[in-house]
Amino acid sequence: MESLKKVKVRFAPSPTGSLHIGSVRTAFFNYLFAKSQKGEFILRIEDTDQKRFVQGAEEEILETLNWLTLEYSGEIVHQSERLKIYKEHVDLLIDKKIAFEKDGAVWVKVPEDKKLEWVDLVGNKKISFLGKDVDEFVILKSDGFPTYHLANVVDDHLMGITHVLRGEEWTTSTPKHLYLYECFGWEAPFFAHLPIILGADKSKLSKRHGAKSALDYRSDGYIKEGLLNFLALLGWNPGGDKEQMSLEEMISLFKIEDVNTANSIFDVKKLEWLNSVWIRSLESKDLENRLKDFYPKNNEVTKLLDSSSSNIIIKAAASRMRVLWDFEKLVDINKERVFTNEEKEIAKSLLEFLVNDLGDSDWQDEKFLAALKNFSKEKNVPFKIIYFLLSGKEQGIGLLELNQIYKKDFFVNNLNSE
RNA sequence: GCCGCCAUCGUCUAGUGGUCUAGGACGCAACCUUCUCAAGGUUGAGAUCGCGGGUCCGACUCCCGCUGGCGGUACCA
Repeated sequence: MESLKKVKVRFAPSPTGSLHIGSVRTAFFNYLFAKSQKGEFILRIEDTDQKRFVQGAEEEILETLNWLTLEYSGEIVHQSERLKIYKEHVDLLIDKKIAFEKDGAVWVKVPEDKKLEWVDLVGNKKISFLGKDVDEFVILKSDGFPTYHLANVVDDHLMGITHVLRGEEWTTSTPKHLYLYECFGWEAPFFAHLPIILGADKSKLSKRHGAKSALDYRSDGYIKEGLLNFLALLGWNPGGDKEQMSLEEMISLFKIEDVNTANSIFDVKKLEWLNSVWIRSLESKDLENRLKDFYPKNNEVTKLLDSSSSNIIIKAAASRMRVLWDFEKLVDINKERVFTNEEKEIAKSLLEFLVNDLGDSDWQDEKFLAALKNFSKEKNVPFKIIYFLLSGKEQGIGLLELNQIYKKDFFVNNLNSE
């Protein structure tokens, strides 16, 4: 890379809906690249399509970046406020006879024999197009707004963008952009076209085929570390066997030449796993705060988190969660189903056994466990059944934790219930 | 159709001519551990590196062709 210019990249979403996972990945790679190069990462809102404008979309974009802590620098640029600038540049091209008017719009046609090529940073390979294969395109729409092609080039140049990292769906537009740079007499930035993230059906992840927005993943109980880590691994690999990486580690390891060329499929299972790894990695106080943010007005959960037992619960739950929603299920003390007659019989004898063995006061962990083992052995009752009768659940956090949190009465109640 | 990109276990990938009878991770299976379930540990199944030609003493790695997949083909981005 010849230039010593400070790296400056941008994330340029259009406010046409919520940010889906593919866009977030693009934003993230731009961020990683900028940070790893000690460069700048800025945000530009490409609101040049009035028809597709969605109220609140920009707020959601900001909310997403904020959640994932992908901080941009400087002011947000809105293309809709720069119409005059685009118009001036369009006029420039008209004067040069490069652009022409037709049907109320301004168009550009790349000369048939014009060769447009660049070395793409992803895969470090040369990509070239011939003018004859580049469709005639609009740069200024009849409503006075520029198209992406024009606004994008003008802004990237004016804002001093050095590297354009964008999805591979843009590679067929790049010759158009290159041509515009040339016509304006500007030096083009470096281009890196990121491979596309595909859904399970192997087609591009998009809203219409049910792709969730990044914020949907937040409400599904994924934490930012898990999602970011997973996204990074889709299409990038630092080279070794390392999987779990913090944001700082990713920044220090990130190299654009390590980005893969092939598309990848979004595997929720691996996301879940990585999320669970991250949940387990959090300090329990940190996890507690995440849970409080996640369940802001859920009385049951909030009460538990504010209680003196919260630390016990969180430690017990941490290794059993894949997403934050799992916490609710784990600590839910409502019985899952009514006992069968046979189970009632066992429950009754278990209660007698325990009361006889442990007395009426609170049950001490050691003795409690010993008693359960004895009962299991003497009556030949599998521990699985004992766990179920005592906790009211097929599975969940340990009986000793339950004993610490809810005390004896909780078990007595369960064993007595109809 | 045309143009472009891509091609290693089901999935994410390591691999840059010999160390690969292809390594790791997710998922799956079994076992160990164990108060249930997780977590943790061990093991296993799973890829003749899409196919066919080259180049080379030697190809997963380089070249060509084919096939397949994906993307683009809007006064959307």
